[in-house]
Amino acid sequence: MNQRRSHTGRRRNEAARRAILDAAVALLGAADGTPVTIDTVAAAAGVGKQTIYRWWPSKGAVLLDALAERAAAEIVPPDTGDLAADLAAFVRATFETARRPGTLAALRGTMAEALRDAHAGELMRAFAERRRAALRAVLDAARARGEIRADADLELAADQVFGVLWYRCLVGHAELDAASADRLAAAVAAQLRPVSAGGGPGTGTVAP
Amino acid sequence: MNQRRSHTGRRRNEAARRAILDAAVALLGAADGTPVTIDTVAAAAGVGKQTIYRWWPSKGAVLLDALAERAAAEIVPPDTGDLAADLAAFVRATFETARRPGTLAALRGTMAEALRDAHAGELMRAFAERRRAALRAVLDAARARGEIRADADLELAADQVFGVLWYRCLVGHAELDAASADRLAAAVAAQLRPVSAGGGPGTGTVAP
DNA sequence: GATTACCGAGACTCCCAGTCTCGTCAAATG
DNA sequence: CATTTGACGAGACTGGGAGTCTCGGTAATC
Repeated sequence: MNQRRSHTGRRRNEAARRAILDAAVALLGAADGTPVTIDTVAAAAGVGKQTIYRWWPSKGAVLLDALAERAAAEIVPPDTGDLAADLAAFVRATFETARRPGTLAALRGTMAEALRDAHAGELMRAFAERRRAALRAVLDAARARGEIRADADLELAADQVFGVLWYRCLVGHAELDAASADRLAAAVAAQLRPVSAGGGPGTGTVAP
Repeated sequence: MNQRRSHTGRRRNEAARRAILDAAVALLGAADGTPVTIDTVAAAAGVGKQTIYRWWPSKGAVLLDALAERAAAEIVPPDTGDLAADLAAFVRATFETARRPGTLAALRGTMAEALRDAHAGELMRAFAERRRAALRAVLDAARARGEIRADADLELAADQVFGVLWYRCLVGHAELDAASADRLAAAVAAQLRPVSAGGGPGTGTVAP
């Protein structure tokens, strides 16, 4: 509450913060089966364990922090003025980022931690919400241009995109390739378009 | 390899097998935060730990076994002769089953184990494949009836359905309600329909 | 009755998240 | 420059859980 002295003593070591986040990402994405434990992260960062726990409440918090930093920096929301193009660009960029070496393993490891620890789960929820908000910005811009039908469920559309991403990432049965991204984006764009605008899969006369 | 005596000695206790699987599901779905460990499962089943490890190679194998048994029994693939109706029925049934008390927690716990243990991950991949096969059966039947466009990506369609399911289950930001199931089924059905059949969101004249 | 294999119980090892303590080092105060 | 404050690296320590091992007991086969 009262702070007679603003902030005496040694300051936080920014280099250590960076080293910890970088080491966490590096270990998560390591091809060999190096376990991602607090000890290995601390050792890889050249840092004491307590330095990690001084600034993050749990291992999951570190991973989520590292992950969020990456995702926000990698994917810049496009705005070409066309729903189909914007959506395709967003989904392609998202899949492409996830496909980068080590990223899938990092996503898996972070989700594992989010499922194990309730606090990390909360952070994962917040992270996912931020990612959906980025996609929603694209959709909202399209809606403002009248490219989206009135009764469209934008939340469901966003969940379809990130659902496919996470499902394939976690189960590992299929690739997150560019072709899938394009098809997925096209399908979602078609389902959001106004009924009178046409152009998607359902184009043509009404069923008999 | 050679088996001079067919099978001497005491036989496997079927009651114990059932008790173990039931206890695993019960603990996974328990509302209180009871940890799902091998010890708690063994205790709840009234069984020694070794009896579990004698028949299953890991904790994850038990959970996957219990989960697969449930899912296969709960969801019977519909066949009304109409893609939209069948798909809606399948997705509704799937969401409904997942929404039953404790099931979401069970799915989360099992996925957590699948991410932690490579062997459990393999079993999860097989489980997911079986679930997609059930959905694919519905889609293949529709394709045989000519209700599906030639260039449709059935794998992607299936991943959209199960992607939304798992994404909402694991992140926990939205409900798996019947309305979402219907909208999702309708969207996927529309994206699979032949271009000349119409009836979906894209109905109407071609864009100017 | 001897052999074989499953059973419940529980001690044990190994690994890892998170805590605690130590001696040290840097920033602010006076 | 001396003192105070707090971050730092290192590492011992606790607690819990996965998986192994052993034991005495019990059911099925020979």
